[in-house]
Amino acid sequence: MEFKPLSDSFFQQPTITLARALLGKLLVKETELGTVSGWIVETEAYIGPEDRAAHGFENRRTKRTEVMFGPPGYAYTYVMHTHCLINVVSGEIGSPEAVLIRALEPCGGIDLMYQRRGKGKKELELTNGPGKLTKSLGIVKEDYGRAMFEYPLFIAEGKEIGSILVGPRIGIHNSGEAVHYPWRFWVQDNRFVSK
DNA sequence: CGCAGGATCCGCT
DNA sequence: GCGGATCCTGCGA
Repeated sequence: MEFKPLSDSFFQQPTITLARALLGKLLVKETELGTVSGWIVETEAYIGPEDRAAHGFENRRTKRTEVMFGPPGYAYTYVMHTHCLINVVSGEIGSPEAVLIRALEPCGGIDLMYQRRGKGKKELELTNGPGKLTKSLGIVKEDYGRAMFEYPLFIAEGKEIGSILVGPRIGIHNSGEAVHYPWRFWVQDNRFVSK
C-alpha cells in the first residue's frame, strides 16, 4: 500500500477542530522494516495556557515542551514510564497546544505490528492505547520534532467514520478543574478505542 | 545532585 | 480493581 501525506495546511485549524478532524485519518510510519499504518479512532486535545493537564500549562517552556510553541503539524513525542506517546502539535505559533493520539484501528503492516508487540498479543491489543500504538508503528522519542506532513512519519487521508463521541480525558486525575474538560474524542462503536 | 511525579501497560487477585 | 515496573523530566538545594 502506498500513502501520500496531507499538506501542512491541514494542521492549521484550532486544536479542538483538529482533534476531531484527525479521527478517521491515517497515521503512517515507514522504517527499514516496512510501513505500518492505522486509522485514528481516538484523540485528546491539550491546550497549554489554560489547561492544567497539559505539559505547556501556563506557557511552561522547557526543552521538552519547546516543539509545541512552534508551528502546527510537527510531532511531540515524550516518554511516559516505559512507553513513548505521540502528539501532533497544533494551534498558533507561540501557544503550546497539541493533540494526543490515543488509539488506532490497524490498516497496513499488521505482521510487523505483531512482531513489535510480541507474538502472543491479540489484534485488539496492537493499537488500543497510546503506548501500544507507538510500539506497533515503531514511533520513538527520536521522532520528536519531525514534520508530520512528510515521509517517513505522517498523516494521510483516511476513510469515512460514523458519529464522534466526546468526553473527559483519561489518566489526568491530578489536574484540578481540567479533569472535566470534554476534550477527548472517539469514533462511536469502534472496538479499538482505549476505554 | 537528588528526588518526586507522571497524558501507561501488564499481570495478578 | 490494584500495584509494581521503570525511566525521563523538571525543579529545588
